[in-house]
Amino acid sequence: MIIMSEQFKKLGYTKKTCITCGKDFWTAIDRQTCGDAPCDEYGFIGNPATRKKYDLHSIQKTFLDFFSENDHTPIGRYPVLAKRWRDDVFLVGASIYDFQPWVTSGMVEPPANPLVVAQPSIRLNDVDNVGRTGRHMTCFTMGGHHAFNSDKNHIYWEDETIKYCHDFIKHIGINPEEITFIESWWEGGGNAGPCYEICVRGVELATLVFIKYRTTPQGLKDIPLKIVDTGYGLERFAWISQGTATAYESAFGPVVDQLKAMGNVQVDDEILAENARVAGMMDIKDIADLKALRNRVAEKLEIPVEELVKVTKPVESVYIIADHTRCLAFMLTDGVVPSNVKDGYLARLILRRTIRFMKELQLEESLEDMMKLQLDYLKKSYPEIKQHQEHINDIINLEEKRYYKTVSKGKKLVKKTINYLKKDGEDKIPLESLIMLYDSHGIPPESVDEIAKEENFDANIPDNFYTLVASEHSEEIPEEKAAIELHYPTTELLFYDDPSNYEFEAHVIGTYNDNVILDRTLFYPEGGGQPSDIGYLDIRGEKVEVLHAEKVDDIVLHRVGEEDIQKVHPYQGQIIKGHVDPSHRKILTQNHTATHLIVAAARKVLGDHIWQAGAQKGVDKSRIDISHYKRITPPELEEIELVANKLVMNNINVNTFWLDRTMAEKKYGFILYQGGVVPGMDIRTVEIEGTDVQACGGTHCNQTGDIGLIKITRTERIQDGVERIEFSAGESAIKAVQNNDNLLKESSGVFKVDAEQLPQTCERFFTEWKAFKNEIDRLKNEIASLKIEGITSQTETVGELIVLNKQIEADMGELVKIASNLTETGKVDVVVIVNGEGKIAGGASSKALEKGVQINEVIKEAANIMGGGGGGKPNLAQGAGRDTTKIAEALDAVSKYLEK
RNA sequence: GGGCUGGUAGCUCAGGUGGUAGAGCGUUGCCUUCGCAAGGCAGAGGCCGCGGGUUCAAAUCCCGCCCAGUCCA
Repeated sequence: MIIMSEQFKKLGYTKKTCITCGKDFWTAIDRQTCGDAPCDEYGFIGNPATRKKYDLHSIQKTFLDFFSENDHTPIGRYPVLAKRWRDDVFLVGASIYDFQPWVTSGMVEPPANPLVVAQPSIRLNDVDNVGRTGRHMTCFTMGGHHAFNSDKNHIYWEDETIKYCHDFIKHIGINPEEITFIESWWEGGGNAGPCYEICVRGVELATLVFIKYRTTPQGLKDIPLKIVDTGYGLERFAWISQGTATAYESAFGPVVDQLKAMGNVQVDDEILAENARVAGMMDIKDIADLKALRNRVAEKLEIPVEELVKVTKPVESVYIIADHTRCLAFMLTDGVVPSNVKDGYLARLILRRTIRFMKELQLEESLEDMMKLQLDYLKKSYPEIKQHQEHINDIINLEEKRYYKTVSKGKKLVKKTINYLKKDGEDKIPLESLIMLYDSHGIPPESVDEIAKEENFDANIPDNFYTLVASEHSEEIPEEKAAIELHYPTTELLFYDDPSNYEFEAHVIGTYNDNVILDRTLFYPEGGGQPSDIGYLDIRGEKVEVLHAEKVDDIVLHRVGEEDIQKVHPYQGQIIKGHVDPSHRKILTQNHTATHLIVAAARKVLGDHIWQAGAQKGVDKSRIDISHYKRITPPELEEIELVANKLVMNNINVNTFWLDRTMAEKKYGFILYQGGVVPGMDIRTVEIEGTDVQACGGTHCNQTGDIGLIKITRTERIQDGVERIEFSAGESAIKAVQNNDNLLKESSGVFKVDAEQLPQTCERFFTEWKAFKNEIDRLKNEIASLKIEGITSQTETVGELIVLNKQIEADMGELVKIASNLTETGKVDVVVIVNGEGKIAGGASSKALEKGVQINEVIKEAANIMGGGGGGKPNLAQGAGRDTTKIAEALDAVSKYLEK
């Protein structure tokens, strides 16, 4: 399957088979093993493979310079937030992600060809291994030189790639005789192809992939664009050149040193080196593997595992903090907003892990202090990160506070839970509670265990806890949308040509259910958050209303009434007229352009992390969701509204034009994709001069002045990190203002005051109302005690108990107060009082209770007689019934009960 | 997008099964003291997040909304 390169022969390499793993590999010397761990042990720790020591910056520069000098065009790194240009992944995990799917599918030309890039990449699936294996990182720099080969344009393939790789490794000072090229096969992201893994002294430095197939359920299929996809782990190169105990020292340099000093961490390098060497031999997947790693290292060093853990734990925390802060620096700079969902959740996860390990080290410094070390180191190669320092600090300080709040709340909750359990005589926390604590409150079982120990309680955590949690979340079945297959030519869209045109002629070329299909249309089909146009078709003088238009593939369906579709059938192939409702279209157009202005205004007011997260335009109101890490304050909102309206008043030109995708990205950057990922080779670009540029397929005003008024009506927090702004534009904005005005008029009319005085009047009324309420309560008490005086003489004696069983005039509150007062003071033992409306209340003194009187039962029975119900506690109860004619009967029943 | 938890006095929170809304801290006044710290006594302070529903009766149960927290994709 792999066509072997001629290049190896030229370079003097021969093919061998590894005696340990059986893989084929190419080498320039006589050797038995393939050069990769575990067949070969790390051979560079304490014994660097190069004379020169490279750090993160110098290895990047060397890499980029080498390939630039060898005919590659260097391009800048892409944001780590991949959702900027694709909607299938959150984060960039390799340099090839930059070009997927548009370039790799052949739809769009690459920004350069061949090209070279040093791409910070984030992979979080091994996050537990970070800091512990000596080599795993959440964020690493993938150096990639890529060539995109088409039939028309062949750049280079296997021979050249191998030569470049060989020459680069030689260039940095590694003896080429140490290199092995292991033959392998690569699959991922729907593509596949042969590849070589490049190893030196037991460590894999790079992978050279030759993507030539697409993976399908039917097997591999050739693809038109053959891609050279290389990935050089630049941190690995730095490591092998420095020969440090772990990859972290070489990758994070001064950050690790400073953290060690801060945490007062001192470790014997030999232990770390041994740990890294053993880890290098293992494929570490989960916690169990990590435990195995520890055992093997301890065995080799001939020390107890406990002691090993004790000495390595602090330094592992140092590595984790160094790694995580770098990962965060990229995420936050590139616009990830920490949140409880999606990419924001990943950022929060990393951020909280960082704090947890800072606590482990007992550092007194803040997260901001940690971040400062990292930013100072990174700024040399990434000035944009340093520029965002203020923004980063703002976010992490906020997140740090949130975290501590959550932790302290969680702690209280765990203690409370344990108290309840102790009360119930339990001796361990049931799984159900553990899952509740984690799932609903984010308290990991490890923390529960810690707190439980303080409380002398057994946390009882099962080993497969997280699996059990996962099983609690029932699988959701994604709804398959029935695919509509239409065989018609692409509908020509006329609405882009002249936005002020509302009439057109077209051929009827078919129907589908209640939908008319035309060869061309002015009707804007629902899409990009803009609702469909409405209007009518004029079929030889007969009006057929168009209710809705939508796009299926590239065909526009015009939905008409069920009964109307019959009228269209006879006119297949004939020309008809179409009329788009002008006012409906106009208002949607105003709303759409206004949406762009609000995003632009929000960026100005809140900062450039603002990114559109969704939008829905409408007639009466529209809404726009933007990423922001805290609530928008009322003054900020006013400012956004003002800025947006100023942009309207400046009457800026709105230009729309089509641009080649790569050209557009080069010219404007990813900010183009504010409105979401846009498919296609050419991009319709909507530019509001000097203000905003977006890839957008919607209809827009020619000038911002055409929008008229923009009125923001409310904001809503739809998710942590996403704020929704609702607004109206044009005429509906006027209506919104008028509506507010009417509310004010109506409200102030109630109080008969001017609108200006409404706030203080409301305040006054509300305060007075509260005062009156208290006064009434006080008076009722007084009335109750007055009424008591009048009725204590009306008691009778039944057995040993003083009983009051009467109808009196008092409301429910008074009845209860009288009943409780009389029985609590012991003046009367049993009270049952009822008013003319059938409300009844009763009380029993402690003496009565001793005699077995349960007043709730008495009241219940009496209320039942009156056709109602009642109940309460044995000493105090209330009830009511609607049938007031039976009051006497009810009281009678009470007497009878008491006689017993 | 789906799930779960919570919203009660200025603050931190009780109020497991519907039945007169509570504690601690803070606050106000008085007592004790030359004064302060502290203590004692008394009091003020609640649309029990908002809107609907069930019920004789809802902080409590049901539905919708708002706000906050959290897990998963």
